[in-house]
Amino acid sequence: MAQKSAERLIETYERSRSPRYVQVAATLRRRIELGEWQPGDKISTLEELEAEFQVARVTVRQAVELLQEEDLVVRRQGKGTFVINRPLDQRWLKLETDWEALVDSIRDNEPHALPVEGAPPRLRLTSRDGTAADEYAFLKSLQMREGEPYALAQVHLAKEIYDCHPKRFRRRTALSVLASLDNITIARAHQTFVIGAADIETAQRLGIALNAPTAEAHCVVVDDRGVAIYVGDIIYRGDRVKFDIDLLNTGHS
Amino acid sequence: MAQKSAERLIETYERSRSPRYVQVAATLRRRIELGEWQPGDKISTLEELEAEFQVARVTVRQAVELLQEEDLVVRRQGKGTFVINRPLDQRWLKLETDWEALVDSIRDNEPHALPVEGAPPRLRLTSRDGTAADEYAFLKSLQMREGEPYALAQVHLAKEIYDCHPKRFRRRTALSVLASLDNITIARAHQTFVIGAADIETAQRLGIALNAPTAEAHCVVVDDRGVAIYVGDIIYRGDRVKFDIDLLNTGHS
DNA sequence: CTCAATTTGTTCGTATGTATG
DNA sequence: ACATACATACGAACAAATTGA
Repeated sequence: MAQKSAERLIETYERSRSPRYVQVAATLRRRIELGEWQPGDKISTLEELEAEFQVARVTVRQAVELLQEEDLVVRRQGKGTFVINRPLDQRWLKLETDWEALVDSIRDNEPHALPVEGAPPRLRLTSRDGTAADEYAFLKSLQMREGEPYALAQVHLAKEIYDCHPKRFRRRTALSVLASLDNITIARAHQTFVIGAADIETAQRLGIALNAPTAEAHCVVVDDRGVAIYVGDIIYRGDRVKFDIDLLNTGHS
Repeated sequence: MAQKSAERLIETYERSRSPRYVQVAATLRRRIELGEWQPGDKISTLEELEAEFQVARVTVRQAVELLQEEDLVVRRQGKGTFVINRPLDQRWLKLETDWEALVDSIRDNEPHALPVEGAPPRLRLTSRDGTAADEYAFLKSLQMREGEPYALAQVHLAKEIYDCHPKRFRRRTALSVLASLDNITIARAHQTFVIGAADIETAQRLGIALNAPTAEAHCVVVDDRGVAIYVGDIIYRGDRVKFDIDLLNTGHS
């Protein structure tokens, strides 16, 4: 609890251009999320917060006000501020790290196809990813769950494959359709993830803030001829995803 | 290029509490990073940006000013604004998803041990993770690379193991020491990742903004008795990490 | 050379938000 | 609650540099 307060907090605030009270509020919110302060608990007094965060009293007050608007706390004059709710952990989306599990996890997804306006973005392929197909179909869709969009998918799919089953590819996730095709042999599949920031379209589609953190997946599937038959960019809401990785398991594999 | 501009951009701005010009600047910066605008290119005129982002002229100007301060662009009256530099991709830290590669990647790391002030945080263990050891040593360290801190590690290590080799555990990463011990059998290792936000200490230690995006790893190592001998929380700078996952590889390996 | 169009630079006024003491 | 200072955001008007007709 008594984390020794460091001296130059101001520098830390100024590395962000968000208002201070927003930064403070985010930190308090996290403490409630993590259960450091549980429902029913009294949080630190304004004076303690003032000292800890090295900001003026009014500024912490503004921060606490934000939490109150979110129904996370109630403030009682003369008594203190109390936690009433804990925001639920909404990291319900597990990102998979092997092919079987990945295909399995998206088998029943129903993507919401989006119209493609303008020219599709150019293909991002490195030399390691195999050779490009002659022509690609470009698909764009919104991935939904519990009525909420959680990812924006932009997929290049080898046109000859797409043209065999255009309807299936529009109705289901491209990867799961690919995996179900018998006449296709998948030799390699590779995926990279980075933490990114939502651009305008992503922010609007996913209903998050411009530049809010995202998990950006770049996935390439190569067939037995060495051709990249699938090149997908999938942008997930950063606050909805979770990786779960078995590094080692000698027991039951 | 001619992305159809949506109507209610204001809502998107207001989901974030960052100033608008900062949000716009971040978007422009990304375009340069991604190479949409290359060094030498002229970027959109203030008027175009004004229309695209639906903000006042002065506001886009402030955004462009930010980029100029970062030496990414030069502005020339009557001509336009030109890209002069492309920020280098600094995602040099690959996060591994299997035990061998993980241990290998941190073998030569030299963590910078930090003093532990106050009581260590309580252990986070789920039932799946095995049983807790009787007692743990708590270690805290800063992971460095190229003279820059990239992660803050907080590790609970079974005390009986720590006590056998306290010096080695202080000098090297705990995981790589663990992997090198012959009298220890590691039965399972499990890791979860979520995208988080830097708290005060993390922000200060890593030199990033308060609430800047991070990758939070939670790693549990269980020995052959089912005891969680290592429970580590490692918080990485979000802008320095990259996952690289082979989902499927029928070729070699 | 002049003129007009384009594009960034500058300034004003006003309103609201942020932060301090 | 108040007074003060500074930041953010808007719209509008005008100035200055560049370009090409």
